[in-house]
Amino acid sequence: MNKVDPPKRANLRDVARAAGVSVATVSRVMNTPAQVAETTRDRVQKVIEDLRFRPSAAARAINSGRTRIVGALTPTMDNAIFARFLDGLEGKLAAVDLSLVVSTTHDDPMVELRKAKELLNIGAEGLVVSGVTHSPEFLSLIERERLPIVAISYAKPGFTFPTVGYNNAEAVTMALSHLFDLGHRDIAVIHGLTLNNDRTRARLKAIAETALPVRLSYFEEPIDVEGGCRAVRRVRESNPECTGYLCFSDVLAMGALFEAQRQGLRIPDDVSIMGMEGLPLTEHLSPSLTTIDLSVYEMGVGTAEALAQWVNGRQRPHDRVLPARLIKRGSTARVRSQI
Amino acid sequence: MNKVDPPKRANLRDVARAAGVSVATVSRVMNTPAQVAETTRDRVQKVIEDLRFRPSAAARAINSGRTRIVGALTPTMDNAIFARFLDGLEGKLAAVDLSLVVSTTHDDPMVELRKAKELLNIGAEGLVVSGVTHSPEFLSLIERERLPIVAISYAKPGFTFPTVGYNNAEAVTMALSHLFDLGHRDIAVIHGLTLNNDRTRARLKAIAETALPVRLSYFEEPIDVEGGCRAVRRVRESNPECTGYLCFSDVLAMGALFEAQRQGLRIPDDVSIMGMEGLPLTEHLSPSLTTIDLSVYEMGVGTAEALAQWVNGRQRPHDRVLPARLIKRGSTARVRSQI
DNA sequence: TGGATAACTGTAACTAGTTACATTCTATCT
DNA sequence: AGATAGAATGTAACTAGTTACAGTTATCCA
Repeated sequence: MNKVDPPKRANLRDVARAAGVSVATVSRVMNTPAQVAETTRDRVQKVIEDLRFRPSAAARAINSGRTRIVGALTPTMDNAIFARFLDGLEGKLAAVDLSLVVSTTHDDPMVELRKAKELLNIGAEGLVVSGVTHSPEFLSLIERERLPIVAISYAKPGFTFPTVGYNNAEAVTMALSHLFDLGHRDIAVIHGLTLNNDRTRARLKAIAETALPVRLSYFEEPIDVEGGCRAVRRVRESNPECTGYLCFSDVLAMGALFEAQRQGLRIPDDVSIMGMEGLPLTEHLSPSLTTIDLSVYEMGVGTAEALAQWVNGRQRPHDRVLPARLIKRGSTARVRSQI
Repeated sequence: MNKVDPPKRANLRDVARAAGVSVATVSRVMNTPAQVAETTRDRVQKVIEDLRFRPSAAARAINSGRTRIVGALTPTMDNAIFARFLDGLEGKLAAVDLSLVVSTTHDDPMVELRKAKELLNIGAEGLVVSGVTHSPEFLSLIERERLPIVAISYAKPGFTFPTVGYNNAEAVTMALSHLFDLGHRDIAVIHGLTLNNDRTRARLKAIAETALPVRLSYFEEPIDVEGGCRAVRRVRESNPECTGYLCFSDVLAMGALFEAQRQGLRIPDDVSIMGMEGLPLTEHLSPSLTTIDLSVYEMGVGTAEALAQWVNGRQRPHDRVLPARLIKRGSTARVRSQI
């Protein structure tokens, strides 16, 4: 009785046996075909096809020491900004033959640590992380593994690991100045959660340290459209005289815009609203949204280049500071009635 | 002269030698610690820490035959719908100890084929793909590798591989009926590119086969806000009497809404606009967007469950049909002046 | 035709783990 | 005390590739 053998994948030895050659020859056919005589090569090739031979990724990795996998740890993917970043990252990584494993942390350092370990366990050769603040265990893990790693969204030349990002302080200062120049003196700052988010904290610090004579109030909300809506309701309640809404994210700004309009406010006649990030979408809102373009897609591409240089080229990349550009559009205007 | 040796990672043999035990014992300390005497275990554990030993993912994979990696081939990531899907997918996969490699195809079957091969080369144990239409080479690749694979966004029970998705025909029919019930008889269908996109084609087919007495016109645009804007301009030019705008995507609908408002149209008084997908964002627009909820996040979770069952449990999952639900909101209303 | 060289192919030792089986050691029971 | 069971550990053979080195042919030139 011949039992139905479980269809086992052919390996190098199987191919070698079937083709009547040694394993070395089969290996050469796959990697350096020029070194094999044409007749032999054809014969082996045929067996490879007949047996549906596909070399084991693991066995290759064990020899080369390379998996060609890198991991990205982001707070979430369900957010236009990270989605766009990851799109740029993946596109460029694929071009240099690296695969991208994504892993979300929800801004929890312990989750970040756990998921980083898992990425190492599957053989990630490099990592991308958000920001420069991480748990001590995470930092020591990276250090003792000497793992190529790039931090994003936070320009900090000279930091423990290379950074690819924008100057958060400069970006918000640019935004604040814009509103100030338009005559706004009472500004609501609408920002995401500060817990475990050093980008937001860096921005808040820069705002707090401004020398401009403005009255500032702060509203913290989760970064989603609903958060922006809620923030506006809170502003209207606590400080109705406020004329400028400075949002640290385009998503928050969209919510703010919608809610403000629902409340009967005319934008930009009654209040000015600013976003940050420069999502393509913001251009099409009515009114179009004034924002600070942080070239997020380019950050993805730049991060891929930097990481690839380190992982593929064994050479630690330099920091990259991305420009922050003010895009003046319809949602901001000069204050009408300056009392 | 002792040269500065390149810091080489410690392996099992190194640990065994340093701890004065055999490799088997070290292996046991890592995998079945209960089988090792406490004193030995502690000693080995200490050496493991001292030498910063971390087992090689590749070597483990070669033995277990498992990489715990699965791949997702999506057209893009820079799109709210796929971002949301991937977020759900990653979250659930992580919970069952699978890592997610993302790879974008830009709706090109040849890119899909190439990237699928690369995913197999890095050892992916399963795949997620969009839709049920793929190149013959892709299909034969999947078949001969007997690769666990789940197709999304397209419910098709009994298809070559399991599907996790919604009934596209039902979804658009639901949308069309809603507009019809409100009295709309001249409807513009605004949809994404049909090239290599069977979801869109399936929806168009269902629309074309409707028995409802309505006048339909079609406008194809890339799925982004700008596309929605452009579509509305085209509709206004070619068919200004049109009262209902049926968009196959919330993103297109958003563009349509913004552009229509810019053109001075009152929504829903002058025209009704419908989206599809049910992005959270659509609730906050002014007016809020009537849409067909396709539970995209749930599709991500469901896909993860199905794929995990196949990859981890060696058991082909059943098809899952996700509900399509009409969410009536402010952007659709009864036709005012029915001539 | 002999010798040098080049082209091709094979053997076996690597890569870094897991694990079946054998062996050693210890504890309990008669 | 001797038998026996059970725990702890070791040996060596696996997993599936790559590659250094050796060996075998074939070609070319004198």
